[in-house]
Amino acid sequence: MEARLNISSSGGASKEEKSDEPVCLEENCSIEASKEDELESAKAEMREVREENTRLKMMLEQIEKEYKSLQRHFIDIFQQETKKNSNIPVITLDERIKEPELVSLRLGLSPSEPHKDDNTNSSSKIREEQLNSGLKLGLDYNLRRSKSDLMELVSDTSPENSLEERKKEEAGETRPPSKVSTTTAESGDDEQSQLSSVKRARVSVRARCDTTTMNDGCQWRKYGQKIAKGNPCPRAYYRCTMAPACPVRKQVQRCAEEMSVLITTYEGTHNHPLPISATAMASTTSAAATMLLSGSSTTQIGLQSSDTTSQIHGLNVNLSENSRRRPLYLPNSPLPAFPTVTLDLTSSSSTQFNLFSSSFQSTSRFPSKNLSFSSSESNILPTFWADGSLSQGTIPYNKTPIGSLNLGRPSPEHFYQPYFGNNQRASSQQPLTETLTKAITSDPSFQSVVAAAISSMVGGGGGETQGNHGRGESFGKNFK
DNA sequence: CGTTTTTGACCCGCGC
DNA sequence: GCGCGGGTCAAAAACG
Repeated sequence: MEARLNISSSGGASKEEKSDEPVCLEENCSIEASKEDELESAKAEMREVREENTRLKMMLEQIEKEYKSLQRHFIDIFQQETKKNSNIPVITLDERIKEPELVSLRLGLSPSEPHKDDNTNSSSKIREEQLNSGLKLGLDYNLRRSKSDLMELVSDTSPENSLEERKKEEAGETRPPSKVSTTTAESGDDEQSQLSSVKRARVSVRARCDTTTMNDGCQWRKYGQKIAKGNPCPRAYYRCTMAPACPVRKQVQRCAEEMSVLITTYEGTHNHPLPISATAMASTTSAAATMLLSGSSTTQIGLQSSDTTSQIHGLNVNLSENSRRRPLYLPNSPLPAFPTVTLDLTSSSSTQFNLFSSSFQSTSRFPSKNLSFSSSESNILPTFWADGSLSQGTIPYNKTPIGSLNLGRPSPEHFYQPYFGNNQRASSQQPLTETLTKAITSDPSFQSVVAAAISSMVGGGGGETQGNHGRGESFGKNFK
């Protein structure tokens, strides 16, 4: 975008200056005058565009700075909390219920960090706005059970920590046929069950997709297929093959009512580094699962309230109870036994993201809630996707150490792929871009959720391992 | 020839 | 205990 503007503005300006020179001849004077007017207005436009360009640049820089400082801040606090929590092995349900807000979605920032002033004013403003908005996005790192997920998301922690956590995670994730070793003894039964629910938590993504499966950047191997009751389309079962013992699985099924809609359900957390193209989805599923599960402990009370709608930087975030409503997209399928978060990306025409945990009978053990992320403005998807920074450098989750990823399988071009190129769509979205940039950058986790949402949808053009051709590529081309 | 997909068999939980 | 349905296994086939 920037490059395009620069080129056109500088190139055009030099031409115009030359044509500006000739003196007004008698006959042509009026024509020349009107031309001059045009030129002047064009020049003025150019200037505006250039100013806008520099302004955006500065904004971007500022945002990056703020983001980095927030990231550092978050990691600091997270590490402190980890230390603290090592003295308090189990956080009881009661403690969690004491949390102030009714629905608390924490996907990255701690809304309750009272200490440590942030250096920048704007970031504290952002936080203020978040607090005012009534909805909190941020990973609930108070919960020990979500720690492993977090460790996956936040890669800036010390290597020893990561290793330790990864080991723990593996112990929890892989389905051990025998008893779990005594290392989990400290946690007690409560945590055991919580861990298992983390494992069981599912993130379902609905997206329009022509192909048999969405390309989410991971490598999958099909290990089964079944005709599920109530749906003529078979359900396919895939297993992540990027690491030998990766516990992540996904189910892919076409929606019975809308054949163009593909429902992909992810289960588990990757226990290996991911290519950048896969981080978005991975962190989303992880964050969403954590969100759901932490929500499930806090929203029993919270969801007694009626639907909640709030605005975050122009994006509508709807929280509504869903316990009675049968999910539209699972019309005939039996209600799943596991808590499931659903990201609904099918309403791209109405530019609405729906993120809702679903699937619970009214008598369910799990609370139900319906979160939908929507925008009143149009073209939100391309704009989000256009922000290559979402999925490249700035995304804090799972910063994959490319060099250290010697799993061999993924081909080099697999990395970075969907995020480069050019595209004609990006123009004419300036104001929205600002809004969205604000929204995105104010909350890294929101970033990841939305980015992943988009990436999953956008990346859907390709086959499973055929690289990322199709819309994703062209969207990504916007920004470079 | 190694990897992936296909597909029938099998396992397990649940409701009756 | 039986049937049903979801999920997984694993041998065979297909693929590159």
